[in-house]
Amino acid sequence: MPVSPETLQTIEGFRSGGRVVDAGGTIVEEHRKGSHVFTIYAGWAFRYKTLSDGRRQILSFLLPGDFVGLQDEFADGRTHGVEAVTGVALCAFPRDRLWTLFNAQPKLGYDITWLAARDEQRVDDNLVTAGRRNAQERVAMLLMHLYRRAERVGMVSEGWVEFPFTQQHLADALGLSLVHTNKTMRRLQRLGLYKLDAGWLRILEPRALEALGDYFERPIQPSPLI
Amino acid sequence: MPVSPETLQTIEGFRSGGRVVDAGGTIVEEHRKGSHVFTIYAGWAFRYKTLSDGRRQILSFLLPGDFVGLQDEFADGRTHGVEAVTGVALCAFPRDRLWTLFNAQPKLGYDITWLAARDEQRVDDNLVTAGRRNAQERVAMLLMHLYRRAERVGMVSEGWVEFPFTQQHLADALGLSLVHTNKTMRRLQRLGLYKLDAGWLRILEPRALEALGDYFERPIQPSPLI
DNA sequence: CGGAAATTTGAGATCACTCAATTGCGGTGG
DNA sequence: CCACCGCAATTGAGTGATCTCAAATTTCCG
Repeated sequence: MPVSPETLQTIEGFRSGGRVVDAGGTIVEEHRKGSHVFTIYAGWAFRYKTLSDGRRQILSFLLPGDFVGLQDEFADGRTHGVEAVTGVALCAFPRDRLWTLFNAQPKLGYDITWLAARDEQRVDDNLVTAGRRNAQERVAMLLMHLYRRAERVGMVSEGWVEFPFTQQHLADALGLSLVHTNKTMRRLQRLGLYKLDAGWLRILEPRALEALGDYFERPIQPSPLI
Repeated sequence: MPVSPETLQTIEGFRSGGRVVDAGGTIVEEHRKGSHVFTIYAGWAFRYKTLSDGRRQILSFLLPGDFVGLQDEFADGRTHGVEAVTGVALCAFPRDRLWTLFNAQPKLGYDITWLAARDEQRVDDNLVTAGRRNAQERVAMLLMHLYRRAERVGMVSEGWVEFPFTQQHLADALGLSLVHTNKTMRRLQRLGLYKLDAGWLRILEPRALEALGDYFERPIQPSPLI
């Protein structure tokens, strides 16, 4: 979305610096309220929580343009963690200036809220998945979801997307065991619904996968950028 | 939290009127983007989504002080529904004045964002539950969660809370079948962890339930009120 | 006192899980 | 160039948790 020079300047002033995190690295440590909020510039990351015995649940995936950290704004302890899947470039904002920003530039506050609401919608969808879909439906839904999101930020070329996820990532996102995730993925692959080759994904039957997962992406919305 | 008279006036001006919904009634219809956002004044409600074949997942429960509808702000179609469990009194705000409010009263915008972030945290927790906890843990966690929340808004007296939920509600929230929810609840009851009588709940062993569910509520935070 | 809705219980079927082993692949050192 | 290592992916087998179906039983309301 178009942005005025003045707004841009405010954003610039708010920003406290970029950061790069290696693949597999920690962006925000779990259970510790970070001092910053972030915007993702490049790469894949995810938010997650773990139970005390180590079971992990991925809450949502993050792509360029996504905003992280607002969820914790008033949480003390028991916050989520954020981890990089690929190398990730991000931009950090000091959390304690968030209110200042809302005050000085209501439009930006509104935009941030917008971005936060979008993430919540994704979590809502993921909750439906974990609570009510069976394994096949879960995998179908997640593949389409990730593909469409990558598509929107221009990461698809000739129908192929880079797909840097481990099956463990997918299992943790779906609420399934690693083994069962694998078996389910193989079945869908053998049915010719998608192809996965050397870390690149191609959806062969988008309609079938969407129908299987009962999951249809909404039309693209212009989204603000912070 | 304390509020200035001026702020109060702005809120009053924003408000477009109260509404009362009967137990079981629809507050927001699913798949239709509502024209209003709401604050709950009294009663229990819940947000939910359903798959096309009718499977339903409850996303979060709502109590007095909770704010609903922001999630849909920019969604078109495929939005959540909101339904009343008990009779519910609420206050409606026209959605299209939301931006005006952010602009005129950044503090209120900030507060709204705060409330939305709190709901997202709850959804995050519920996703962990649906994805990674077994039936016992889920029930234990949900009972404690609902009890604590009721406690915070002063709905507990002498250790008893009114508990208006049907086992179907709980099952839909937990991602379990009705039958299995029932069997699990009976087991925890027989273990003497809680008591349920004529629609009133009493937690007998809070520590045990918290430990079982690996779920410990955060200390109370002062929260804004819209 | 009905009648409908909610709860409870039993039984058998399934889906997903755990355990265990094998295969495939990319990188590393010889 | 090849043997070897470690991690991810794959597969098989058996178990177990949860589901579905079906039938009481109880509670709630009018």
